[in-house]
This record gives sequence, C-alpha cells and structure tokens, in this order.
Amino acid sequence: MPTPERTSVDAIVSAARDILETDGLAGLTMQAVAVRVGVRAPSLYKRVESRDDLIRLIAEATLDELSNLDGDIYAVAAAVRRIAHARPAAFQLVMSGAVRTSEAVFVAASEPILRAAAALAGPDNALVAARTVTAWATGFIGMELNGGFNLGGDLDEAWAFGLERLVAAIRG
Amino acid sequence: MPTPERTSVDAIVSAARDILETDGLAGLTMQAVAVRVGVRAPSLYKRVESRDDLIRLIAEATLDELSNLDGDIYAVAAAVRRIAHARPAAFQLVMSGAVRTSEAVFVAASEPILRAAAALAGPDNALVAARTVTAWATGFIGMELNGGFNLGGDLDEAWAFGLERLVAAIRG
DNA sequence: ACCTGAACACCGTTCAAGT
DNA sequence: ACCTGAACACCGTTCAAGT
Repeated sequence: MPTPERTSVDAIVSAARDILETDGLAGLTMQAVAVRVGVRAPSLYKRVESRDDLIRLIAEATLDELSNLDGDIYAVAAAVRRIAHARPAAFQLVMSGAVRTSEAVFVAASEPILRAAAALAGPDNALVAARTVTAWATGFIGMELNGGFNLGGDLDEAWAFGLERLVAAIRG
Repeated sequence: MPTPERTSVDAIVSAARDILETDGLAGLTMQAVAVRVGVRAPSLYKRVESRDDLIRLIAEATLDELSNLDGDIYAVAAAVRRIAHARPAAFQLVMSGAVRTSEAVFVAASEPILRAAAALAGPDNALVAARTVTAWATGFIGMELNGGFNLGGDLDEAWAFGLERLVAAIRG
C-alpha cells in the first residue's frame, strides 16, 4: 500500500538553503530541515544520502546560478556579486572549498566568466585573464562578506575601481 | 593538594593545528586533541572555553604569522602564499569568515600588506591599493587550494603574471 | 588545583514496524 | 512505498569526586 509522498528533494534543498542563510551551517540540522518540510528527520534519508550530501546539493544550486550568466566582464562580475549578496552563506560555502561538488557543475559555473574573459583578452589569454579576474572578484566578495574591509570607504566604488583597473591591466 | 599541570594552552593549540591540517575541521574533536596532548577531554576545558574558542585560537595563530611580514608587495604577497601553503586548512578557515577573531589580531594581520601597498601607491591610495591586491591574492590562493584552477597551466607563472599586472594597474 | 569517570543533551543515521 | 518511533554511536560539555 503506497503512501503519498509528503515532500521532495526540491523542497528539502530549498528549506536547507534558507536555513543555511538564517542559522548558519551549525544551525542546518536534519531535524531543522525536517520540521521545515513537514516530515520527521529519518524520512529525509529517502531523498538525500546524508547531511553532507544535502550540503553538496546546496552548493550545486549556487553553482547552477553562476552557470547561467551572460554579458561582458562587467555584467558577469556584477551578477556574481549579486548572487553572493543574495545567499552569502551558500556562496562562501562554495568558495571555501569545504564542499566537493560534481566536476561538471563546477566547470559549468566557470563558463560565463571564461567566455567574458576571452572576449576581453582574446582566446590565447582567456584562461589567465579569467583566472585573474575570478581570483580578484571572489577575493573581494569574500572579504566584503567577512567584514574584512572594515577600514571604511565605499565598497561599490572600490569594486568598480578594482575591476576597471584590472580590465585595463589585462588588456595590456 | 595541587596536581602538576599535564598540558598547556600552547600544547593544545599546537595539537589542534596539526589535527586540523591532517583530519580537517570534522576530525578536530576535543577527544582527538585530548589524546594528542595526553589528557582526557574534560581537562581541556581548564585551558580553553569551548571547541569554538579553540578554533578561534587556531585562526589567531595564523593571523599572527601574517602580522610579522616585511618587504615590498612582491615579498609580502609571496610570504602570504607560503603561509597558506604551509597550513591550507587554517588559512581557509581564517579567510572563510567562519571564525570571528579578535579585532586587534585581525587588524594587525593586515598591517604588512597595507604598508607595502602604501609604498607602492602612495598614502592617499594605499587603502584601495591594498584592498585590490589583498582581494586578488586571497582569491587566487583560495582557488588554488580548492582546486578551482583545475584547467591546467603553471600556477606559479599565473601568480607572477597576475601580481605584475596588478601592480602595474595600481601604479596607474 | 588539576584531573577524571560518569552523565547529559544533541545530532546524524539505521531499522523494524506501521500504513 | 514512504513514514515513523525507537535505538545507537558520537560528540561537546558539565560536574561531583578523586588526588
């Protein structure tokens, strides 16, 4: 006698993403997720392998967002920053390297910036240009999210200044 | 009747730093630290407030190393990278923002790069220059440690290339 | 004074028993 | 088929009792 499904992987991941942002990684317990989706904790294991697996799914959801960006280097960089601001905990989770995601998802996430960098520096220098911009952008966002820029000043201005200088430097 | 002290804060932090590098944050249990220093887990609470407190001490040990750097921007950046390579888990812990350290230790850690940036860009532009270089360097190192640069190529070369271009861009 | 065994609360996970 | 209560292992932490 089948029982109707009372939740779904999507609902679980969605609940987990919200909990991560509000309560942090420590607050992301299977119990908290279960309450949120309306089942008991053991039922979650019908949909996800483990808590670590759930965390991986959260990371891959953020990487998916990063895969769907378009435009020149300024547009892509701004979009990445917007995604980071929307879900800071998830973004830092992805960038911290604490989570091993599927290679394919990871590669897909770096496509847009690689494409924008190629348009800027030409195909021969696309890789090194993309690396330089990506390093700077993720570093900037990371410090921004951590309060590592607590010495005052306008962050939007610092972002625009740094990106402009970087683009000029890459053009050579 | 006093009992001789069988361990110390230094021994505990030192053991914890080693465990963090070999077994990761999840492997850093109070039990594992206790075994390493030769006491039972409850005894650790005579020296550190909690596991989170111990993790903070680990982070501050890395920040202390970052405070004692000297030289121009190339020397300081290279030294930061060397520290990151020596203790990657601790470095990523510090940069991930998962740990709140004392403000003073944090500020001291950014001194050397600020000084080097001032020498490069002049006092008026020191802050923005330091931010740009720091963002790039921490981003680069973070991606390097996470395997985020898995598209091939020589990383030392990419580092030198990026830093050189960045310095040129900052000089204006 | 510091150290320890025992105990407690909390969490991830498993599983037999329900429907 | 999916859901659940009960149970287990593990971990952080407290504390009374030892020396």
